[in-house]
This record gives sequence, C-alpha cells and structure tokens, in this order.
Amino acid sequence: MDTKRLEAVQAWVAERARIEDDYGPLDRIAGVDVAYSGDRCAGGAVVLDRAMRVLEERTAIARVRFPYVPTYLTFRELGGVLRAVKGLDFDMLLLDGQGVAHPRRAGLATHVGVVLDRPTVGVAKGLLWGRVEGEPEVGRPLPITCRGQTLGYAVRTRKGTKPVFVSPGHRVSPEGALELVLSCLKGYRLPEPVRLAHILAGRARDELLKND
DNA sequence: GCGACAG
DNA sequence: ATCTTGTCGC
Repeated sequence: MDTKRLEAVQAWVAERARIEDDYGPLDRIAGVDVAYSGDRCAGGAVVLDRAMRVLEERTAIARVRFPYVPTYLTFRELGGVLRAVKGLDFDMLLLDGQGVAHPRRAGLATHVGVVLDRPTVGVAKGLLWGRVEGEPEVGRPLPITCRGQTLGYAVRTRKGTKPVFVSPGHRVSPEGALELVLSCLKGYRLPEPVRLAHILAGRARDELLKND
C-alpha cells in the first residue's frame, strides 16, 4: 500500500477542514454507515428530524478497494458512504468513525465533510488519537486532547456501556459536535442517526447476500 | 525497538 | 468490520 499518496490526500483534506460552527437550523440530521460482505459493501443513510423521527432512508452498494488499515479507514469506506448520501438533503451528517481526532486530522468524518463541503461529525466507538484524562461519566464528557488542544470529547452516553468518542468532521466545533450528539441520543449508546444507519446498512448487506 | 491501532 | 448462542448485569 502506497501510504505516501494516501497521506498526500489526507493532507489536502486537513488543510481544508474548518473546525468552527458553520451551519443553519438542523432540521434534517443524517447518519451513514457501511456494512461489508467480501469485496462488496452496502452503504445505508438515514435522515431524521430534530425529534429523531425518520424522514428518509437510502441504500447503495459498492465494491471494496482497500483493506482496513488504522488511520486509512476512509479509503475503505468512502465509496459506500458517498453513494449512500448522494443527492440526499441534510443539514448535518454523522459518521461512524473519527473526525479530526486523527493523527493527520483527516478521519472519515472530516474527509467526507470536506469532499462534500457539508457539516459533519464523527462518532467513534474507540479512540484512535489523542488522550483522555480519566473516565467520562453520564452527563460529564471529558475532552480528547493532543498537544494542549481539544480535538473532541469522550462521552458516556449511557450507564454500563463504553464511552463514544465525538470529534468535529468539518464546519463544526468540538463543542458543537458534542451538543449535537447529545441531542441525538434516544436511550442507546449511539446517537440515532448512526445507530439507524448501521442497522439499515446491515440489512442492505444481507439483501446482497440473498440475491447472489 | 516497543506499543497502539476508527471500522 | 465479520464469524456466532446463550447469558450475566444494569
């Protein structure tokens, strides 16, 4: 794998990422995720209103061209993600993975946000980059830091579950990303946009298996 | 050289 | 991520 080339792309993404709140009313909040089956994958996207009610759903299939390699996840998921959200109308997009809490400030959420130039937030189930001091508790997020700056927040969204790691993708601040995620919780560890997109992608993948 | 390492 | 049933705990 030619990482030099991939890193050049990530550098391009990082240069254009804007970590400040730049979005209007969030009437349509979307979530995307990808499920795999061999060399193919299914992307699932969902659009919800502020009350987290489903407004729209979409699925798409794509071929997988990259293996999973930490810090290069984007290149494995981008195709499925872009096809699933293509033409979709939304004010904010949540993705399963890091935003700027990435060694080169170019996690999946940031990459997609820059490519589409749309506000995005990354919600990861594990930490990839940065440090968290202590254990976050429900109602008490802890900052994910690196070199004295806040990259995002570790959030215990529910008792008895591991925390999730929220970081800005593009056109959102760390605090804005945190607030958004908290407003999308409905009693599960993951915010609704991501949780529902995950389920949708999984079903679309099962449908592929069934048709071949 | 050693450890860490999104999905 | 994916392969997989029941089971322990909040």
